Amino acid sequence: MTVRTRFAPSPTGFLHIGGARTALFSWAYAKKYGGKFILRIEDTDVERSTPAAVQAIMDGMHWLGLDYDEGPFYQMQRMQTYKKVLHSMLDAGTAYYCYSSKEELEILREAQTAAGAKPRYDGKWRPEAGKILPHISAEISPVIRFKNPQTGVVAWDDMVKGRIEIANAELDDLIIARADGTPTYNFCVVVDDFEMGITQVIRGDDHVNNTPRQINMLMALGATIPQYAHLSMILGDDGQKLSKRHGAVSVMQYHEDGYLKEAVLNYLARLGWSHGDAEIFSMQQFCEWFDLDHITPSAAQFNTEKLNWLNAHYIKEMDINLLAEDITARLQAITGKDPRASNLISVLNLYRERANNLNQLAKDIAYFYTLPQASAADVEKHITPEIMPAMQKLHQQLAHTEWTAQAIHHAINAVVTEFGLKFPKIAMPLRVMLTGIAQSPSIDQVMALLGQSETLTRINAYLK
RNA sequence: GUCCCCAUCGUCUAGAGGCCUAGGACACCUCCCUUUCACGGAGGCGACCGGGGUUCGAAUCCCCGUGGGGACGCCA
Repeated sequence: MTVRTRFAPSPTGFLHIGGARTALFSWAYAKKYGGKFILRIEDTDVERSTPAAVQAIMDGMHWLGLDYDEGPFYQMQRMQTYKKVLHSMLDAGTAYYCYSSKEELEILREAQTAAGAKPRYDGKWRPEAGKILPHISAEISPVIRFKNPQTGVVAWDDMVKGRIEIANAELDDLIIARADGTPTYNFCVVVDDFEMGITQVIRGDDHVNNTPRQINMLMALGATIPQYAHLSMILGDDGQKLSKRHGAVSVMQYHEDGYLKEAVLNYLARLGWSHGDAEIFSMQQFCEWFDLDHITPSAAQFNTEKLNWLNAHYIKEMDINLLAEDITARLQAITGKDPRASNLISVLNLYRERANNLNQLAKDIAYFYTLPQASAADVEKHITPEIMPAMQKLHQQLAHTEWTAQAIHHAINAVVTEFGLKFPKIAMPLRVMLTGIAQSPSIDQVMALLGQSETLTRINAYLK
């Protein structure tokens, strides 16, 4: 049987890190087995679903390169299918109308909670052989409930968590269609997973509790039960649960924040999944290695430091032209200038080794394209009166120096020797004058790339 | 409250009864490299939640406890 997996977000917000990982695992599983990856938009909550959220989710997937083979399917466009199945279940007696009002149910729930019991439907309208149902009140439009088995257990071998068993006695008859006739989540999922031929349901473990109900419905429909893999959730950097209020950001935010998609992908893949000691791997390798075993059943805490480390790795590895393209945009945002025609590639080759973030990298090299402003503290600390004579001399020498890093190095060395100084005594003030800060790569290389006239100009600005 | 799930270094994890005086990675510390800061290299610190069992032998299996999380919607 060909593998068919799906990602089924509800469009009520952006694609966050947890959703992205779920999508990634589903996608990788399909890729690994040459199957199909399906995108299904679960938009039956009309109140909260928005087209903007659909777009945001697809943008996130697109950025990460999680391409789907089928879809997007929208549940709101599949109402006819759901209604058809609903009626067949009504006919088959696996579903029934329930006329209990919301208020009635609310009272029931409160009483049960107060008694310390699990709140659940009392089966008032559940048809049973020999049972006389209450009189139907014309006022109430009924909901449809699934007639869940009352005895026995539902069990499945979860690909992540192992065998899970739940007694049917724990389950009540859930509502599968609202009073207005629209089907509810658990029912739509069942119908869709069935009709779309999903073979592996890979989703967040907040759905573990829905699974037994879904299996029961699937069985009532005569469907084969897919395999389930419930992924544990991702916690924030501080170990707290991610929520809109707390740390849950769009994956696109990582792009804005200076992360390469390769780093995010690699990081996410490794979060909750492992392949021996492998830490750094391409998506191609991931798809080859990935399987539903070796997924951790426990929750994982997000760690930005490790993401940074991976980001640094991929910045070093990245094709230099692609890197230049990315940095150009970020640089423009900082300097307002277009550095394209300049020596950007050379500058990046000098700086990429030390960067772990694209925004930081752009910021670090901005001085090549816009005049830096050194801090008073740095100026005071490094550009001291006693080095000025040497600096004066160097400035003169530099005007006649061949503009290569090597020649510049010699020129500095000559002055340093002449004035009986140590190399850093001159290199540090040069850094401050030229780059605006006291940390930079080899100063002669910086100067070579900055250019002779710009270098002389910047030094001159400090000579009295 | 009821049901379900989870539990190895600070963090991500390896580990499927002896290969474990528990391995790797991030972070941290030290040293080396060095023209500052990084990068890189070499070391170091650092964990099996507790208690019972099973076994010749348990991080690994079982039970209990503790802690954390999730679910109990005419939300998804």
